[in-house]
Amino acid sequence: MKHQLILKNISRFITLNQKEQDLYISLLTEKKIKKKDFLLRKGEIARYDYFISKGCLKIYNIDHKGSEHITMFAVENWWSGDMASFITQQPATYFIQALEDSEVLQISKENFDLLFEKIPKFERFYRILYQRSLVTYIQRSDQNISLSAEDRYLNFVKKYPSLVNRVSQKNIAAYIGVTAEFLSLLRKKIAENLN
Amino acid sequence: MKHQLILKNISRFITLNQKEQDLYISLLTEKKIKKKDFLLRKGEIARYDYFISKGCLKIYNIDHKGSEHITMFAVENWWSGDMASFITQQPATYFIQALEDSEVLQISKENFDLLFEKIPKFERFYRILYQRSLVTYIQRSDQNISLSAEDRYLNFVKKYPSLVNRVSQKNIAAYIGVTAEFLSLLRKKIAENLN
DNA sequence: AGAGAAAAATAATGTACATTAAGAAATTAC
DNA sequence: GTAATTTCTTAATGTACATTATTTTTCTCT
Repeated sequence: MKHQLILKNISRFITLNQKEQDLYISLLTEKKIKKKDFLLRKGEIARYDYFISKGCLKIYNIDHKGSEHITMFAVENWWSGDMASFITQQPATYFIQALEDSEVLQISKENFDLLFEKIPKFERFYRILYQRSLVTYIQRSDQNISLSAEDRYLNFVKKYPSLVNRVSQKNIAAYIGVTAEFLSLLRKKIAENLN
Repeated sequence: MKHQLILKNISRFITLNQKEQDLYISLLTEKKIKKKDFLLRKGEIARYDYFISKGCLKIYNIDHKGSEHITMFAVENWWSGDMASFITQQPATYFIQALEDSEVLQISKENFDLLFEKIPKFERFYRILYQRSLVTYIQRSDQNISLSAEDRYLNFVKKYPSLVNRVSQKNIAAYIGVTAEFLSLLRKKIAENLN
């Protein structure tokens, strides 16, 4: 079944009966996206929030100097979107781009609002989902300020081992907040110290 | 009335009738705390989540080198706590300390869980509160990685003008992620450039 | 009000990282 | 399947910030 993964994801926090499941699924649309294509570009209004069924995407912004900073990598079973733009319907500050051919389930802002009316249980689902995301972002925000680039890289490897060989070093560098050149140097140093 | 502020805060997102208001208030306890005292120390279990009725506190951690990093300043009408520890009931990674004599309303973990059972509307309140916090933390996390210390300071001044003269430069430095010495230098440079 | 403590300013030196540039290796595309 | 593009490596030089130390200013306490 096509919606197995998303329903299982939701069942972590709330229980839906068959009718609720059907209603929920009717609010979603599927979308396939080719590697390098964009789900969203800076300046556009984020009309959708996404659940990744397959593939890998990055959500990033470009600073005033033209450097790319990756906020998160989104893989199967993750939620993603430009939350600020989606909620406020103001222009996005982020790009969302596929790193592999990917498949997502998207919910429009209208249907998102409708969802809470029709199935109030989803307030609870998102309350818990956001609570957990907050813990992650608070930690990451602290780490970005208190750890050296080397420690941020080692943390990344420890926390997301499967991503290390799935996304390019250039992208990992943009995630941990260093240049690709410096990350290359760090990796050499780390490899040498292991001998 | 003592609970005016918190009720008004909650009414931003949900409407409570008199009975619900009374029930909610019965789940809270008041606490006064002197300047420099702690609501929570690293290693303790966070038994409470806090609403600040009066005063100013900081939530911070100490890194492996002994440096202090401030996650947030909490003033009147703000919510605060070590969310990870409060939710999971595992040892806290943060300290919460009063920067002024302060008054808080606290809710215990047991009452927090009870709240959602008794008044499910609170799922919605926290869903929206967390959603908004997430937007803030995602932005801050990006800024910590992409902006220079000078820009982070200028952003702080712009975003929290009332805090600039309320908390010490040492604390502002610990919030934006630089040493007090370097912030002092930045301020001098900024002041010179204004002439 | 005056002593002691903490915060802030200034300055010298050190280091983690950026920038620039060039070549080698890997991927992509026709 | 080879050219073109992108990624990765290496190295030289530059800069934003840390560290340490000293002095001055402000705050705290009795």
